[in-house]
Amino acid sequence: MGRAPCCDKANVKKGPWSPDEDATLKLYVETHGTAGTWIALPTKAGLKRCGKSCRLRWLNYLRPNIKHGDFTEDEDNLIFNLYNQHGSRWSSIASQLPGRTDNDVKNHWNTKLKKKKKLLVAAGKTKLQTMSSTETSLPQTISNSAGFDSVAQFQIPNVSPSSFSDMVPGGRGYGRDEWGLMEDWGCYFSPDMVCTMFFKEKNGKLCL
DNA sequence: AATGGTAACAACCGCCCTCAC
DNA sequence: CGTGAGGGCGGTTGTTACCAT
Repeated sequence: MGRAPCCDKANVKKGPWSPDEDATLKLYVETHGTAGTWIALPTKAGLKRCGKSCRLRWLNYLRPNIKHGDFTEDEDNLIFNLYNQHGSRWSSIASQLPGRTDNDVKNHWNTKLKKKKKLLVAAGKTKLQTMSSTETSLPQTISNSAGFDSVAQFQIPNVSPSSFSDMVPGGRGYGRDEWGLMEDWGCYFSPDMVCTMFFKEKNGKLCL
C-alpha cells in the first residue's frame, strides 16, 4: 500500500498562481508564519492549494530578497565550480548564491550552463585531438601546484570573442570529463579568448 | 502573417530523510 | 526501536514567450 497523499488532489487547484493567491499566501505567511505545518496552511489561509505547492511558491517566488533574472558571470563561474564539487546538489549550490533559489539555479543550469559546459569541453577535446596528431609530445606540464597534471594553452580557432559570447570570456569553467579522457579538467578564458586548460590525467596519461 | 521550433521558467511529482510519538 | 507525517530536494513536465522560416 502506498503512502497517503499529502492533500486531497481532487479539491486543490493546480497550475500557475494568480496575483490574488500570491497576495493571500504572502500576507498569511508574513502574519502567521507557516502556522505549524505547510500541510495545514492552505486551509487556514483559505487557499485551495496543496501545502507543498504553497511552500514551493513561498520559497521560490514570494519570500523576501529573492533575486530573479539574469545570472552574472561571477554567479555562473561559482555554479560551475560548486557543481564540480557537489554535483547536482542544487540546494547546497543555491545556498552559496545569495538571493537565488535551488529551483532557479537548477533551471539556469539545465537551460544555459549545461550547454556552455558541453561547448567548453568539446572545444578542448577538439584542440587536444589536433595537438596529438600534429605534435610529437603532449602539452608540457607547466605546473601541478593546483593538483593538475598538465596545462594546455591555445587560442580557440576560427571563433571571434563576440561570437563566443555564449561561453565565458574572462571566466573559467570546471567539470568532470564526459568522455573519460581525463580524471578532471578545468579551463580559463582570457578576454582575448586564449584558453588555458588544466587536466588531471587518467592512469598516468592523457588518453587521446 | 502563420507556423513550427526552441528557450526559459514555473510548477508538479514522487522519493528520501528527519523527527516526534 | 518502529512507524508515519511532514519537509526537503532533485528530476521532470507544462506553459509561455520569442525567434526563425
